Amino acid sequence: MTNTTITAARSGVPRDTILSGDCIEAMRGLPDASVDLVFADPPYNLQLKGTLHRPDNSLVDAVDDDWDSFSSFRAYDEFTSAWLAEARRVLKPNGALWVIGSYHNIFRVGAKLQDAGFWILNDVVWRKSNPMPNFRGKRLTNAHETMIWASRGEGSKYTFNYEALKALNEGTQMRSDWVLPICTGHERLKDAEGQKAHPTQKPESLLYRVMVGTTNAGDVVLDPFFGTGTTGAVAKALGRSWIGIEREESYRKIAEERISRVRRLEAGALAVTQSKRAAPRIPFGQLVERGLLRPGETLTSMSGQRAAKVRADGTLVADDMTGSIHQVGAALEGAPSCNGWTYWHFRKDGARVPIDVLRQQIISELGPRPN
Amino acid sequence: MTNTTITAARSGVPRDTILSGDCIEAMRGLPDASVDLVFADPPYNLQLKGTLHRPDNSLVDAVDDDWDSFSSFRAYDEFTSAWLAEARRVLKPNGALWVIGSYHNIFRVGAKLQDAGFWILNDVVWRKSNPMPNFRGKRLTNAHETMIWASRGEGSKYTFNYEALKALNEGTQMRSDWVLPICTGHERLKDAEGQKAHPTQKPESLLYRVMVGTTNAGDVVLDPFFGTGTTGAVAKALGRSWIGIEREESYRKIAEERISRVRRLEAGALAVTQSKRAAPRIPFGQLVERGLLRPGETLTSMSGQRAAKVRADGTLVADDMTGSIHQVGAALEGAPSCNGWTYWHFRKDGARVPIDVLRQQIISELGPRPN
DNA sequence: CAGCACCCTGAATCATCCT
DNA sequence: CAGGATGATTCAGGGTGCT
Repeated sequence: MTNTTITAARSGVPRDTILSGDCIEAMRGLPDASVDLVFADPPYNLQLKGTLHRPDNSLVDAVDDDWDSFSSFRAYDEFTSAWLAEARRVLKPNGALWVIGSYHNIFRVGAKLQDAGFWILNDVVWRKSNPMPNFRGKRLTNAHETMIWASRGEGSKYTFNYEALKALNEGTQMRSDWVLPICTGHERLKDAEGQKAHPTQKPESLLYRVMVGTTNAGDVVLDPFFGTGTTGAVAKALGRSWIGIEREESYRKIAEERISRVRRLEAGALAVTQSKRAAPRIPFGQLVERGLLRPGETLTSMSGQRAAKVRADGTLVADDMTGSIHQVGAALEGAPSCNGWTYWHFRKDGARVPIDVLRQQIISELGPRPN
Repeated sequence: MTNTTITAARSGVPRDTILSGDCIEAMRGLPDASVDLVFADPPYNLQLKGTLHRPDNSLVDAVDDDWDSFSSFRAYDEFTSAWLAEARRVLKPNGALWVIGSYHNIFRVGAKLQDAGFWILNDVVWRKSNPMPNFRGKRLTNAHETMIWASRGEGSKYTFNYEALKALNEGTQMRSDWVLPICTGHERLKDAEGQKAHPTQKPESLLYRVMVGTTNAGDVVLDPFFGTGTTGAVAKALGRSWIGIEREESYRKIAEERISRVRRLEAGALAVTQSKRAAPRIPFGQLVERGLLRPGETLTSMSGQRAAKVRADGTLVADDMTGSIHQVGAALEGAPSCNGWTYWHFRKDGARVPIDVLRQQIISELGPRPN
């Protein structure tokens, strides 16, 4: 234990402190049924092989730390079951668990936590507004991570602050997909050399939403993979008690220093600062996918003089050129640019109608809150 | 098999038909390595009476078991492993699998498909633009489902139409989160009583994106949980072959009728933006042979800072090194690699132009290639 | 100080063909 | 089958520094 350990005599559980060492062993030192929430960001077991360069030839700084390396799926599963069992033991009967992961590990973790008796309440998708692209064009941009929210057992009376989350979401029910930026800028902790202090630091906004939604003030939150202490920082700000477990001394030091700088937020200051909503971008291809226009259908220009055919991937063909609705429109007109939405028309009930009305239709179906 | 069965004698795999019966047994009747893509929407209700089979094809008597989570999860896992094993057997070496599910089952399915040797390429979130709200306010609105895209094995050369998906998304990389509406309105099939014909009918837009992105025209797509045939309908429209397996006769009838009404899109509309990788290779030396560049001519780097001279054999000389356009570019930049086609420029009418335009000129002179 | 151009970076299972 | 050569490939956002 670190020198900041303060043990609450009444419950027997340490509070607001970082325990050092392996997470399973450290949890063994905690009493049964002493924690309200576990937030866990376990190693993802990424299984990366070679190196990866960006198209500009710069090197991608990959997660190659020893703590993320497991010899096999079986070894990872055993590790997962072990820490989940301890987490479940230290949870109060009405406690709950959050775990975050990617496709590399989250399916295994989800299955194991079901096996352990946890009861899944939701899976929540963290949709990153600014993910790293796929540089080689071999897969989809991996633009999200998955969190699982589960109560200790099927009958648990878990905490869910429905109204608080609804307020955070501007008055409508909070959904299972959360759009939040990754952790960058001043929030991203740096080491003495100015490099990122931890390879996988999570944004505070994510933990903020978790704790506002599924804990009460005064609750004890345990993070068995504490890292640089995002969980502790947000817990302190929100008036929750926290316990962190971290093996690496360098991370513990950074986390302690970080949390010591945090001040508790006033109750009224909470429900603010959510990401601003941008107008939804509707790609033309979506009109084709959704059957509003058919591949092979002919579009005509505003004047009616030009024509193009829609292809299956949402590009247009006219004469010998193909491209987006904007590119083909601009080329046909010899213009530097062209707003294809208003330029191109389709036939509807005998009339020629700009394709923009179809876009407006989709936007209106999305409702007032596209986020 | 249904009366519409048409067996392609050459390949031994039936095409464009619905097979009746249990999906595992029906797949056993298909030859090895005969299918390009499996799209599966398996049941996730753990209390399926009589649908669960062990790998030895014996029935799992799950309903008589006590309903502790362990026994039912295990039964579901055995069922999952059994159909995944058959799906993997019938897939071609470079084939791929899509599975869709919710938090009730997707973690178990994901873990089992990794265990079976499938290699996850992406998990994709179908974010519903119009989900059902959570009426009791006890959880988050369950606003998404999860799909897993996996190749048959780690080394598989899976199909990914990067450029087509990028075009569908109007020029930026397709991400792993797809916003699409649920299946409603005219698309939603009704039975004789006007009730929805199938409880979990998927939108065609979802299958459209899957097939445009990860199959080619002419591919064989197998759906072992065919239901009312969304996979078949989209496959037919997009010029893919399809095989459905469905045990319920009522669903089979609806699906057959539905698919018979679908018309295949014309070939020109099916065309999709091609990647550069599909273009023929032109050796740099050909530019010299054809007189598009002269031996002795000077090329300059993108920035204009570096220069090299063309030699008669299509190599470059700069400083004291010679080599290909790529090798010399990489060496001069100290980069791990370099695309010489876009790096090197020549003078044309006073302007600096990348040598890639000369290659494009040759490619276009070659005319359209037979596919 | 505003505006702009440029640089840097993020949990990444990121190539294929020919000899 | 190993090894070498070719050549395809990125988005959003924050920081920095210049005009």
